[in-house]
Amino acid sequence: MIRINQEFLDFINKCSTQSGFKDLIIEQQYKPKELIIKQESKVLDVFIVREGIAKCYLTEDTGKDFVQEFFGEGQIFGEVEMFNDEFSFCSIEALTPLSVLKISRENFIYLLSQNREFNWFILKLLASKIKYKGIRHSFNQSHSTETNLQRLESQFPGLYGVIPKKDIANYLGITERNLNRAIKTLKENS
Amino acid sequence: MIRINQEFLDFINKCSTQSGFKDLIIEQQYKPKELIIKQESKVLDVFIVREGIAKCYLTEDTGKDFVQEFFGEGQIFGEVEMFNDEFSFCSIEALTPLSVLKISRENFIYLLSQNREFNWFILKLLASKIKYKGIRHSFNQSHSTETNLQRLESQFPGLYGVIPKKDIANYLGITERNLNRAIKTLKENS
DNA sequence: TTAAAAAAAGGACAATTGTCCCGATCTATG
DNA sequence: CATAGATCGGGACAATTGTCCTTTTTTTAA
Repeated sequence: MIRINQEFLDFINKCSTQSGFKDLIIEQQYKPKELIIKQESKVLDVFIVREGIAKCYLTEDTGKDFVQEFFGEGQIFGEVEMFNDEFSFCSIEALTPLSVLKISRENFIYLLSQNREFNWFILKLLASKIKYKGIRHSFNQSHSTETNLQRLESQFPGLYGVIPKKDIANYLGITERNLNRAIKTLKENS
Repeated sequence: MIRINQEFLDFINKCSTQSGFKDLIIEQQYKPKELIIKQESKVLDVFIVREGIAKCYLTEDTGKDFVQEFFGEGQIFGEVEMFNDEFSFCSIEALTPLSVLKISRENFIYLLSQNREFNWFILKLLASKIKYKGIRHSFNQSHSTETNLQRLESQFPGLYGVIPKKDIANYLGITERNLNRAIKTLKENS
């Protein structure tokens, strides 16, 4: 649910001390609830989470939000928009105080073509996002709300208290009411 | 719903005539319902659809299938497994008579590192899969079955007749019964 | 050509989930 | 502090979706 990518973060941290690389990376801070990328807007940079949690979500014409993912340490966002078109198909918002490393589009593409290790990291993490989404949606479609919730709780025991109920519900694609029902039922059967 | 990638197919076709490249690509044919990749099995090659439609789906422990995507011309599959681990998280099956171009893992990785254009194509199409999945699941969670079906029908007017009802239902994450209900309601309101 | 199997359509009922509420509790700021 | 605005929890009912089953049509294979 909140994935991390320590290996990639270590790599980026290491790079950000090397001459010729460190100038390409800018550190930045966000406060909780601050919007980092706005849906439908131009994305000019790629972001890597250094510390904290960010929420990636899409607002539909119905007014409903759907949470794509929560990004933890070492997770990248904004990269999808670098390849196809520059307009974001979702919004990114800080859930906790957030520290990110920012790389401009230009420098990102430069690194992809010049740094073989960086290129490989990006390929791997794109593939990993595809797999993650595939498995999660398949599971969620094939199981009951309660089972889906149990899976979340086991993936991230500290769930409540960090992520608001509304966001958990929007991640599961259900209403808050239904989420509460499931929580109650699980409590009773334990 | 059935996406194609003509640009990539053209590129691969062009490459498959060039010396030093054509030896890396093997053509192969499958009959309808033939299994090309089996869930949980090792994936040794990457496949590119040359002609026909393939179904990508995941079977859950509940016995339910969930269809991830239908692959049309120029779509690649098996590539996700090349980066993370070699075991497939889903099955691939021919829906129609299928012609594919096959590249071994070894050659795929060789091409990624040696051919800049190939590398860029792969980056683009991985990003595109992420975006596609994101948008589709967000839409499906936020709209009614009928609206979801309408969206499918507009994306692919020849839907029925090519794709079995069961697969359409599994793609939408609903039962056949519910799909039939939605089809009937849409017919009545038109 | 014909029997068997698969796919399609839908009735009846049960279960799940959503909608619309209303209080309670928490929390940020003047 | 005090108070407005979130967040939380759940009752009651409506709507949607799933389950199970039967019938018809179409495909497949002997």
